[in-house]
Amino acid sequence: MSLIQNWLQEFINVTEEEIIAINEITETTMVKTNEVILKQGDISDKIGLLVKGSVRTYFTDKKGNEKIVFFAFDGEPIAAIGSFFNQTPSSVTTVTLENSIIIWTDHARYISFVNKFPQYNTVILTALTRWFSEGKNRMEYLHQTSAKAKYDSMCKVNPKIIERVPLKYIASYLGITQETLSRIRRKK
Amino acid sequence: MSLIQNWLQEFINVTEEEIIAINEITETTMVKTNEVILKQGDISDKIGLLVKGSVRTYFTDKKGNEKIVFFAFDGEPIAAIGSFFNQTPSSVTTVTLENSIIIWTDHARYISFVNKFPQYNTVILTALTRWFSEGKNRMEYLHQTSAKAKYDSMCKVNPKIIERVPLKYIASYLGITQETLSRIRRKK
DNA sequence: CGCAATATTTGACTTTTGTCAAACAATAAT
DNA sequence: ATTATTGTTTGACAAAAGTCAAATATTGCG
Repeated sequence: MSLIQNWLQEFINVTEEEIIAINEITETTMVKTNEVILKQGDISDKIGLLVKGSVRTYFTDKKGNEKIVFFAFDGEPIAAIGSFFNQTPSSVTTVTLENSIIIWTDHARYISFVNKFPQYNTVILTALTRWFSEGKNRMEYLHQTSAKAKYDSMCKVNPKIIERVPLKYIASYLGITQETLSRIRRKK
Repeated sequence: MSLIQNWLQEFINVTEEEIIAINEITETTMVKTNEVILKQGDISDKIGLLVKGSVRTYFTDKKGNEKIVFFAFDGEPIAAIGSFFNQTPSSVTTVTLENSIIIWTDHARYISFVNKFPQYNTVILTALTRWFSEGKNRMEYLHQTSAKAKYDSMCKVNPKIIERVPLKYIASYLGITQETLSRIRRKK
């Protein structure tokens, strides 16, 4: 079973005809570490499934600092959702953290696919709402008052992050300084 | 033009037939201040449009503290999205902050409506992705390191909040203590 | 209106976190 | 392998924010 089929299977029973159509509208690419795959300010025309690897998504504030919004790992969707579905400029940039494999499609092909298979509207809606709801977990980290509590909460809810993401990005993600995070780690 | 039609009109040209169908699947209710409209743990069967008023949405952590996730005001959608679209228990509670008017529908009627008018799948998707993207602005508040910077950022991006939300909820929303927020305000 | 409940402010004090500068470690490039 | 670059740790210190307790305001209700 293809990776994308496997991913979709959780939401819908994918037919042979649909698989063929999906293969026609997607391509798989290998992306090296530190490559920009979606860019702040651009209208994001792509939506993808991160088969293997990891990415960080951030926005750049007025002072030019990267503020990490989230990470994504194997099996998670990759998209500047607001930008893709509204065809408006993206407010975030996504960059690979590791060498990654991504299955892509673009807006025009996505639209033609859901026109042909309208039941996939519901699949996308369900997948996105689930993904967003999980993003709410992030709130839990940030609602903790102390930096240590934020870090502990993150480790518990999303342990993948500490295994695969450099410290400085985690600090940005949690809204604390690298030095503070480094000191928290020392005390373990 | 009805309020819901007006809201939808931004995304799609609403026909007379659709308006009639929408009126059939929705009802308008008045809700008093401090009433729970969606509850953490329940499978949320309702989705609504807040015509007038305001609400706060929060989750309760292990210590029993309310952690505010967001506020909504006149014209904004009301839903525990993950819960409604996945029919899973909600992770958040929503309570009115003021006397409010809300137009509701439920999951069964929503499904039958989009089955009859499938073009509304796209409307919902677009509306939700836009709403979520705006929620990302929240990230900007929380990524500021100092409490003052968080408050200033919030005032700039969403000034409605300071006009209509009690201090203690704003403090929770920003992840700081009431006392700190009170002191920040004094210095203005 | 007046009381009770709720919300906000203030003060004194402690702890946490940020800042800046520098050392050290790890990684990638030539 | 050596160097350059990038990432992490450490220290000293200042600034910011939390905590606890109590005093005021404000709001809502009978």
